[in-house]
Amino acid sequence: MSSAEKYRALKGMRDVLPPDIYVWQKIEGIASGLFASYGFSEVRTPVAEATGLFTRGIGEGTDIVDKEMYTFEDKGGRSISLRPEGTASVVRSYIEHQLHTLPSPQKFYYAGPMFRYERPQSGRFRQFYQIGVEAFGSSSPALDAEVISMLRHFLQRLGLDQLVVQVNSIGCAACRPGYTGTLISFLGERQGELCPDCQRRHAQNPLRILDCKVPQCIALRQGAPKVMDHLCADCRQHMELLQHLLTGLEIPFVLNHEMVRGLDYYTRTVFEVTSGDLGAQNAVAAGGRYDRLVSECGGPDVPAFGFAVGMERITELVKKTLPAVHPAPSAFLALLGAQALYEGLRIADRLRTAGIWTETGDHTASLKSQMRKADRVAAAFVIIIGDDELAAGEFRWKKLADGTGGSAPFSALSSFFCGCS
RNA sequence: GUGAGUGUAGUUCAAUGGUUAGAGCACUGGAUUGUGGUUCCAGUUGUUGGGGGUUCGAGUCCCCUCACUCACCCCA
Repeated sequence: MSSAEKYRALKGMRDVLPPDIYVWQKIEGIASGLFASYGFSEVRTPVAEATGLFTRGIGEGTDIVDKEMYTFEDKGGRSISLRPEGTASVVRSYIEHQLHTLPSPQKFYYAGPMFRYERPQSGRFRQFYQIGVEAFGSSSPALDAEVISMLRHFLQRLGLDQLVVQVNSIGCAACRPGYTGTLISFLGERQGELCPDCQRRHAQNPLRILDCKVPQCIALRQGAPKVMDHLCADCRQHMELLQHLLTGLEIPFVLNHEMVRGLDYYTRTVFEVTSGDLGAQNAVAAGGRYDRLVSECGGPDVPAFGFAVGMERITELVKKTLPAVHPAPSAFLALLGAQALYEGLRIADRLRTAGIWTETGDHTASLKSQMRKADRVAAAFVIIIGDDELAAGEFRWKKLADGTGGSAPFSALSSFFCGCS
């Protein structure tokens, strides 16, 4: 707590240690297994990219690129940024490696740290982890439905099956301008009464007015036209079929006409999964369709769909539902004396080779303190090795859970642990 | 960037402005020879986040600063 000399993790960045790390590993294991069954392959992209990739992809005028990026100049004078999200990097990679020449759709997932310079709070960090998926090359709502279904199964496997998906469509290049026009004319003269942020949005990105939480803005948009009612025929069809498919897949969802998402690249489908058990930062997973991002980043005209889940937020929820795991050694070798140390290390070596988690005690310490240590690390069995045992060719053992014990020849040690580990 | 709350031992917390800042847990050792947990005994750790001020006297009151937490904002 004291001295300013001590190093600590940077603000908003933290260590993931046991026992939490076991929760992380479990989540990642479930993700990779499940995603594989949907045909998604892992990709690993660099954590840093040219700044322009993010400003162009995510969009200037968004908070993320305007004030939250870790941007610096490298020694060659290039502007570099730590990725604030994963999609732009995967899109860059897709274009750079001409993956559109492979059969569509191409489906990828990634897991890793993202960086945003924000004020930390519950569920929000400057370095945070996302597991994300991106699928390229299909504009069919079937893709939207399958990917959302995959997310749903992922959450279910983690015991988070009561979470509801919120869905909306924000239209496309053909119909969105028309809608924002009617939204603006609906507000009309009263736009001056909007909050300062919305005054700015009014000009830059009128859609964002829809999810402003300032009371006067909520009041002003009462009865405002809904995006969903102003979609072009294609977008409307897309949305209708998506809802039909989601229903068929038995995915509980609600339409949220005011959800628009904070990134510029979305088209048509946007969705979000939130939790009531988290605090203010309650979005657990979110994503949508981005049919123009690939071409806007210099690639071919390829539609895509994706989402990201926030690891820190997921782990918080998972920790509430699943019991904590405390991995413990199967064998603890209590060693008494120098000869026991010599033989004990050879024995530990054999057990470990057989895949049995084995710990060894301090051969100079008393048996009592070694027993105590074995208990503290919750070892299943203590194997006692001292001069007596070596002379007799038999080890003594004790099962800590019930205090039972006995002895057995050293030659039977490995088989002793079969089925116990 | 804005606002609020909190900073005392490794940790959780005590200490009407008044001696040398305490306790539980944890940790280490021991309780007649080589058997854990329960119990008993002993031991270790603090510039009370840092700096300044008020006062005869500050962990306690005031100011500044730093850190953490939560919220706004934004988002996963």
